[in-house]
Amino acid sequence: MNISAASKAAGLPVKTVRYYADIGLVDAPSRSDAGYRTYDDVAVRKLVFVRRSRAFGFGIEACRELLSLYQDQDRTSSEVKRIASKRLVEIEEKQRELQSLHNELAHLVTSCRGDHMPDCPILDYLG
Amino acid sequence: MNISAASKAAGLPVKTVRYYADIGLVDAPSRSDAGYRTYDDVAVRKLVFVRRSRAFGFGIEACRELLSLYQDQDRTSSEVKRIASKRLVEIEEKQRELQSLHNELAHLVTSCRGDHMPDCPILDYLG
DNA sequence: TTAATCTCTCCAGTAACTAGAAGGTCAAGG
DNA sequence: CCTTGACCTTCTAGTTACTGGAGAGATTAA
Repeated sequence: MNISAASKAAGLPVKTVRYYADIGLVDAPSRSDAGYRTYDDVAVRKLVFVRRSRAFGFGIEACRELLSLYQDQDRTSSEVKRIASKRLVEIEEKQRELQSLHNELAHLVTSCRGDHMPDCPILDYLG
Repeated sequence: MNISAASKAAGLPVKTVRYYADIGLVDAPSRSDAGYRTYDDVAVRKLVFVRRSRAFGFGIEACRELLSLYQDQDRTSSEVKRIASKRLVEIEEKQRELQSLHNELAHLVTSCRGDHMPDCPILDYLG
């Protein structure tokens, strides 16, 4: 498989597939005589794993750890759970933050008439 | 006021105050004989305005527009409301996204035993 | 006078890609 | 055989909004 086939199979942009190998997140792929990267199913499966991990918002370093655990027969599920729980806490923190932003901003937007006059509670609040 | 006094008054790091002038988000401050930036209350008020806007998650360009409207006697509140509403929609989108991430990840974390065994529904899902 | 504290500018780094340029490779059609 | 177009390569630089640090000049208090 050349890189574009692999990228389609993995659901990632070609540039991203290259990038993940550049930073050592996935193994450097073997090369054809012409220097083309060649991917097999195993490599694609790892790319898919990373794509799904990233979709959960795991950072590259967390993906690295997860991928390593994924391939480690001697792992313990507690290690995985620790990483995932940490991300869950981050998500919850972000949710609280957004909720409070939303409450405040929604209130301001509602109270703004949005007409041709200059008076504006949003600007009053910011200023 | 030198920059550190202004930064304290505005509630922003010194570096950020410099940065905002560098990118032209706020006016370039006047300088002392030695080349030190000098700030007055008006400049500080604009910095505070930007800090509050940023706290709502408005991007720099949106802050630029808001600040310009803030100083524009001929503005209409509809312009302000449009910008704020746009941000509100973004927040809501992000909230939905996080909610769905949270649902999925919380479910996975709950179902993971987190013990010394390698079996892990989180990795099963990702792989 | 001297030491500590500002302040200045400029450069580089952050996260995770993404865009684009310049150039080599490959397969199909004429 | 040649060309055309799609593919591949590397490299550099840009994105967002700062932040850290180096090296050097200015100011202030003791």
